[in-house]
Amino acid sequence: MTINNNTFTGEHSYSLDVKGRINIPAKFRNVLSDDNEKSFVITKGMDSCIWVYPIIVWQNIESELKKLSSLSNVNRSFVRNTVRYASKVKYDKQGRIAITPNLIKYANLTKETLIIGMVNKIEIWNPSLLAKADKESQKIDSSQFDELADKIIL
Amino acid sequence: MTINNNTFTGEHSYSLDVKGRINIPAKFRNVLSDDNEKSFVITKGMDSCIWVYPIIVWQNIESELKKLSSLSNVNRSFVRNTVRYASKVKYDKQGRIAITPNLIKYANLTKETLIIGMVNKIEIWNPSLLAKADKESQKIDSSQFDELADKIIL
DNA sequence: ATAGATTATGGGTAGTTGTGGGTAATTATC
DNA sequence: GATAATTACCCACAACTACCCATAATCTAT
Repeated sequence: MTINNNTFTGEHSYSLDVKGRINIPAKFRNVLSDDNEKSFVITKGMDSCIWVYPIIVWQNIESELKKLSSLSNVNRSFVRNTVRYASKVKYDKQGRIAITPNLIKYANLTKETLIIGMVNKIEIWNPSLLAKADKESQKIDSSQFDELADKIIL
Repeated sequence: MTINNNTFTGEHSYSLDVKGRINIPAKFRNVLSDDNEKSFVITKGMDSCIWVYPIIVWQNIESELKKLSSLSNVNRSFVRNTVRYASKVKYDKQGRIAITPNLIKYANLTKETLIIGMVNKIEIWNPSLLAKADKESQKIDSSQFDELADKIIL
């Protein structure tokens, strides 16, 4: 469709309604490639937020996970931690997805939310928690950023 | 609908009734391919939980096992602990399967249970035992997880 | 600037799902 | 072979979900 398929950028503020639904920004829906069939996978993020993956991206993860043998204790824990909170969601005619109650609780979502493009995935935040996480990141030793800057040409 | 055949994710809380029946989440039933004829194989998990495989997935496991030499110690114990307790179950009109008493006892199931998708199979847990297993997994040397994470880009 | 299209948000309704319980058929026990 | 115990199948209903429509706000193009 466009040059940057399944690539998300920018910050958008949206509201979670009483039924636990939230709008996926039109900008994001428009760059989602057709083979995703209007579907995402939502799961726990590493910070107190929700991660939203296009389904074809997630499928790659799943097929790799399928190769791990359950005879290994480490593998079992890894698979469990990774997929336990993941669920497939399809957006409705109005472009909204339903967030599961356990994820709403985990990310501490109330009505106001921030939706952020993170290149290959999307994050959904409680605005005040994001502000807090922002502050924390200021503390990160700038040398760690320098390390990344070596790998990625900005 | 057809995207993720026989692939299970997410955590769902369900109740085991007095007759020893438990509901298979609709999400899971809906992705189960037709050739399974609404049937699963339930057996002992390697942790204190019950493993639930789609029939056709289980058939692959069986045929793989046949190829394996019993000279291997790991193979023998896997066959002994896992295959030995396996039984085929079909879900009823309401989507429930009957859990055999020995498996209920093994997994320490009471009324409240957690059903979690493990990609190619399903696990049924006593919630408190799962919490315990969670804690244990925190102790796993994070470098072992890092190694896996290197192979699977999340 | 204005009209038309798109987008964000609220809410109603019909169908689905989870759970309990009943009854007939099957199996086990003496 | 009669009776008890277990299992398989059926119905009922409350809670939830998916789908639809409505409307207000925003954006786009002329």
